[in-house]
Amino acid sequence: MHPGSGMEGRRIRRLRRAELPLDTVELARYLIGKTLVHDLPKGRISGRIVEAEAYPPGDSAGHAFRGETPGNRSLFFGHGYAYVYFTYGSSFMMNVTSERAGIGAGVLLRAVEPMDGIILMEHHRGTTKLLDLARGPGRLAAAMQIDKRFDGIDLCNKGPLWLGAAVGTRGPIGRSVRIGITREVDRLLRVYERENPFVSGPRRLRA
DNA sequence: TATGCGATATTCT
DNA sequence: GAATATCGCATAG
Repeated sequence: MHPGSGMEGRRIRRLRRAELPLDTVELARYLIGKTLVHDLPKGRISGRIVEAEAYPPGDSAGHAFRGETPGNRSLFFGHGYAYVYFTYGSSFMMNVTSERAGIGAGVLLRAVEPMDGIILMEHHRGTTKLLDLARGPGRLAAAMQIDKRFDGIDLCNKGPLWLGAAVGTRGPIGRSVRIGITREVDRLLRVYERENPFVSGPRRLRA
C-alpha cells in the first residue's frame, strides 16, 4: 500500500464520532489504517495512519497527568478532538483526544503514509524524500500543515481537518514501548502497522 | 544502521 | 530556570 499504487484520489468517508472508541488504547489501535485528511485551498492532503501512541488516563507520561492547564485543555474535551502543541522549539505534534469529556487523554499520531497531496507535503517539508515526509510526529504535522490553530478543533464535524475511514487493506499491527519519553517507559502503548516503511523509529520498533 | 549533538520556544515550576 | 511525546546533520562502524 504505497503512494502511486492507487490509494490517491479515492473518495474518503468521514468517520463519525460514534465510530471512534472512547478508550484510549482501543482508539490508538483503531486509528491504524484510517486516514487523516487536511483540505487546503491548494488541494487535499491525506495520509494513512501507520503509527500512534496511547497516553491513557493517569499516565504520568501524558500531558494531562498534572491536571487541566491552559495549555492542555483540549485533552479534556471528550473524544474526537485535536490536541496540538509545540515542543523542542521546532515541532508541532497532533493528538486525537479520547475518553469522555472531563478526562484528559489522547492518542499521539506519529506517522502517516502519504496518499493525496504529496507535492504539497514536499513543499511544506522542504524535501522530496517520500519516506521522510510524514515519518515522525513533528514531520507529520509539518507535512499536513497542522499547527496550533488546530488545537481543540472537532475532527468529526465539518471542517478542513478530519479523520477518514480506512482505505485499502491493513496489515498486522505491532505493539511496542513508546518513543522519546522518560516516564512509564515500559508500557506497550505504541501501535504500528508491521513492516511498513513509513513507520518511524529504529528497525526493531517497526518489525 | 546506530549513536550523538545542538537548535529552538513554549509551558510549567 | 528546567524540561521537553523532535529533527537534521555529523560521524563512526
